[in-house]
Amino acid sequence: MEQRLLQVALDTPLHTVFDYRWKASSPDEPLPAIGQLVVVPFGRREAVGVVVGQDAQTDLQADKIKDVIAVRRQLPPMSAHWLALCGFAADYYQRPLGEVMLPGLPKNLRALSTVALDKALKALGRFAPEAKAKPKSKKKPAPAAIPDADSTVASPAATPDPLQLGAAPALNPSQQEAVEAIAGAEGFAPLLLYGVTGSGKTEVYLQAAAAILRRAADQAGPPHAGQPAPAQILVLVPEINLTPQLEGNIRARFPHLNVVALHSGLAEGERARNWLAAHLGQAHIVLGTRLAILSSLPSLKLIVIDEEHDPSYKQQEGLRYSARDLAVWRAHQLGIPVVLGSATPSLETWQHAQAGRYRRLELRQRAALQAVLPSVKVIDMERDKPVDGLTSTLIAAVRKRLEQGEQSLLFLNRRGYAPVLACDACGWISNCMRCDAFMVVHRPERRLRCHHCSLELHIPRACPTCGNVDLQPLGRGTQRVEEGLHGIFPEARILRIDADSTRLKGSAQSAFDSVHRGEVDILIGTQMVAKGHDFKKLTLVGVLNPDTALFSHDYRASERLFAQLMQVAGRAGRAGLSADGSSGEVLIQTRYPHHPLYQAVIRHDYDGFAGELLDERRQAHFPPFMYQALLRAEGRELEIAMGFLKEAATLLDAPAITINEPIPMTMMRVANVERAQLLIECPSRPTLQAFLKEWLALLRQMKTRARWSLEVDPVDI
DNA sequence: AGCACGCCGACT
DNA sequence: GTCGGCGTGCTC
Repeated sequence: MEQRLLQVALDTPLHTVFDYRWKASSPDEPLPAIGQLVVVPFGRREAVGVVVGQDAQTDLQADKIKDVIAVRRQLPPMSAHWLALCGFAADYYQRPLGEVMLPGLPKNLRALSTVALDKALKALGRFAPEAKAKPKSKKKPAPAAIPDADSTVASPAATPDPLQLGAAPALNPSQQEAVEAIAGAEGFAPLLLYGVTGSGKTEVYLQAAAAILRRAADQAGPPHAGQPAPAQILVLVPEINLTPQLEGNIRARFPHLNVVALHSGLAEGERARNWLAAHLGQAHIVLGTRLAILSSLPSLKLIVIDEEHDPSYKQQEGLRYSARDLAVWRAHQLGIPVVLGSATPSLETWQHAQAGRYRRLELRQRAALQAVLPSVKVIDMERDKPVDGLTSTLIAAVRKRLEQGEQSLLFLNRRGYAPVLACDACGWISNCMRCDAFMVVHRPERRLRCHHCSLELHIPRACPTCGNVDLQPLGRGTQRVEEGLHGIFPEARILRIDADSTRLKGSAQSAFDSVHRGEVDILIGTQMVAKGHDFKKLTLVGVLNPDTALFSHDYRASERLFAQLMQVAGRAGRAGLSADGSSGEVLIQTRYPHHPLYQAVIRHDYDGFAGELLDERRQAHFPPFMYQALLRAEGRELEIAMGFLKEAATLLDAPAITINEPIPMTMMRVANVERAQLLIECPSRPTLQAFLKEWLALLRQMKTRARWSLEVDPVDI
């Protein structure tokens, strides 16, 4: 009976793959394919892994090697492209292969029981073949990269439009040009779709997708039942909240296509079904958040990354990947187009476009009839002193919208009631006892909450140090502004949307729905409301307190603030002119009305602002003109972390690599752990990669009490 | 990372 | 006498 050694990737932090012995249970049973999921014993437990090699060689003693327990034959193996993608990500981010491959799979696929998996397969019209299926040929196991069963595309043979993509709305000339550039691209083609908010980027994505699907269907010949999708399109959005609106639009436009969502908000059953629909090639369009970039898409022909500049594309824990960068790699590997859409592209992408590596497609006008860009003005808070956080100019503007029956959005990127509670008498302030941070006042819950470690306390009745009962909340968050608004506009319907008001599952969606239905006059929210939503009756946007970001030590803060302001401004006047014939209006309350950043926002001048930032970055040797990696360390005492980093800094030096001084982190203490970090820089990405590989091998041999991790291309330094 | 083993302090 | 603290060591 045949017996072979398989290399299996498992979800462990160990930087290796593991050898297992596979024995055929019958002379007919084929060797598990590379990419197949298997169940193996691991230590004292069992785990699901991915077969990544079939070598007969091993350095291990035979008695150390255990047997494969089961092979998930009901599942086609992962494709060579997917394996290559994971291999690249593991190498690039310096993580073990299994840690890239397995956490991205739905839990139901990693479970030791196949009940949920078989149920999901059955729901998709595939039956678990384990017991009954006979291999078609003794010699040749099916390659199974392309699945063979699919019920969703079944349609009468040889209609002129097999996918029934239907009629498309008319495009303006620049949209048309963009669609043709995307759909007509040959081979790998990175395209920046640079379009102001409301310029109809989504319509460009949809029509380009339709053109690519239609062409693939034509090439595939007359469709027949049991045929997989002729092409698959992956559309990434930054936030889960944005998927329902876009999913609705796509389904309405393409009722005959199989459209599935992939994000962390799905229930496990649905997640497994949707993931499998993608993996089996049944789904035509996969709409997802960053995690969808690691999904299996055997017929992928186009990737769209909407709002490509959005920081949410960077995973901030575990494997710290950039979904945008992996998307570009995937497109390159497959030789397909990738569309990066934004009104305020990241400087990385903008620089690629300037250098001609990415093709720039531009949409200058808003798409809706009569809709023009909103007029942006600053309100000088030194002259117009705010009461309850609102200047008289902004209050008057909100009142006007109320009278006109239109909606206003007030944007304040600070949740809670007040960022700190203070005692006037003795100077006590509400510091978190576990972190170097203030505890934020949350009035509705009557609690103090640390936004870093989630510690919660009751609001003290009196000062813990001097007993003074008159404690003052300082500053204001969305809850306090909401309270003030009720006082100023008692008759208005006011809704707050932030992470606190939308904790319950589905509550964010119902809040957005009620805004869409016109049941809200004044909306107050954090960046959750700034992104993507198309509120037809919203004509005024007020920005309450953006100044803090102007003087941040983070060199990316101004890039982010500019993008955020442009994005929230873009919520105003999307559907057309206001009742009084004016365009959408944006009012920014600031103490620095002449600051170049606000002046650029007023002119809607991304090009000019980005050009200046790029010049600064070039001179300062910052990204995108420099590549970085960050070694973080933490320990019970700061010296443990710092000692580790100091030693790490001396382990290896290499030409063109700059190893900076280890520094304690700004938020040094979080949840009673002290942190420090060390920045590595290099103008060449391959040189940095080579250095990191060698350096990490040395770091892993170090004996240290510090917990540490490395981040490649860090965004928060 | 899990998950064990292992050797010292305060509880039913 | 045991529960449990987290140090150390292993996973094919």
